[in-house]
Amino acid sequence: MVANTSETAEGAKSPAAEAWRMIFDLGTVHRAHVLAAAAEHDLSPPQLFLLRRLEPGVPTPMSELAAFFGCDASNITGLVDRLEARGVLERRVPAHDRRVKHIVLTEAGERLRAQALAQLHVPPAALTRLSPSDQRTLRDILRRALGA
Amino acid sequence: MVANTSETAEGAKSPAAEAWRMIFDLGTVHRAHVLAAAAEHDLSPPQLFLLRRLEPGVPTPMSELAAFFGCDASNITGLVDRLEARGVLERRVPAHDRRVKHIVLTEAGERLRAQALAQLHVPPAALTRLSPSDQRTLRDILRRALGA
DNA sequence: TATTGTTATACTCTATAACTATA
DNA sequence: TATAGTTATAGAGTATAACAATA
Repeated sequence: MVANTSETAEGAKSPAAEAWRMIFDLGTVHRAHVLAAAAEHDLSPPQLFLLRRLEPGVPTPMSELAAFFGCDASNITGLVDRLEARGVLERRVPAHDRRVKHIVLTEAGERLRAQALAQLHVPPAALTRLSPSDQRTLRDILRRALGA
Repeated sequence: MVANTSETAEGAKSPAAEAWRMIFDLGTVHRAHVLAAAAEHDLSPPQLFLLRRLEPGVPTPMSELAAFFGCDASNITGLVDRLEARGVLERRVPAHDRRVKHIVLTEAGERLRAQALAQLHVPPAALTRLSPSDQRTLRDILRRALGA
């Protein structure tokens, strides 16, 4: 054993931990990919992720968005402000509780979302160069991981 | 075929594209995990990622960091300023080209990095609840994907 | 001239705290 | 009283453009 720090000591780690670290690597290596997908549609990364979270036709309370992203509610207010000013989404007040605001995509928002996600979800070369068999196995294991 | 947008049309996608989308889901679902690992060490997420990129004992030009993260060089200046003020890293000017600045972790920086990464790299339940066989297969496929 | 990094500027993101409206 | 969301504020992240030092 050389002077490895704990996070680089390959031998001592569980397969799940190694896999997780490599998933991190995949994410950081392709950060530029995400930035490009956002910039090409004049979105910041947080705005793109918010759009990704908003399913077409599913009004979503702002509190649910804050919980999903693990951020403060005031942060969602700012993101929604800017996207609403752009006509991508709108606030709606449900009749049963007028404190709540539901966020819904506009038609323009649905189109923007579809275009941005189509680009965002293009898989990186690291995955497409895997054998078809590996690709299917990877997909199947991830489905089990996410409980789909 | 219902009114699915392209990114939700399950049947038409390659296994690699589906896998990539699920890797994205893993990342966003565990965003809170990353935020906690950063906050617990008084780091912002970008600072944590920069620390993660800086291997102990490997002086790294700032331009290389900017290229790695796909961001502007001025952004690295700010990140390095704050981490240097905190004593986590330092700038060094190599003799062969005095325009360049090499970033190196201090001893305190190496300790901070090891602790933060140990927490960051703890795998989420989605992965640890996979069978040992699935975990190993996932690890092996990702190794092939990253060319390790 | 070209390259590396910094500075000035402007805007976005983010959390905290205090606030309003509603329940 | 408690909850959902907003506003005010401050600090950090980010890109662009202009700049200084060096090659």
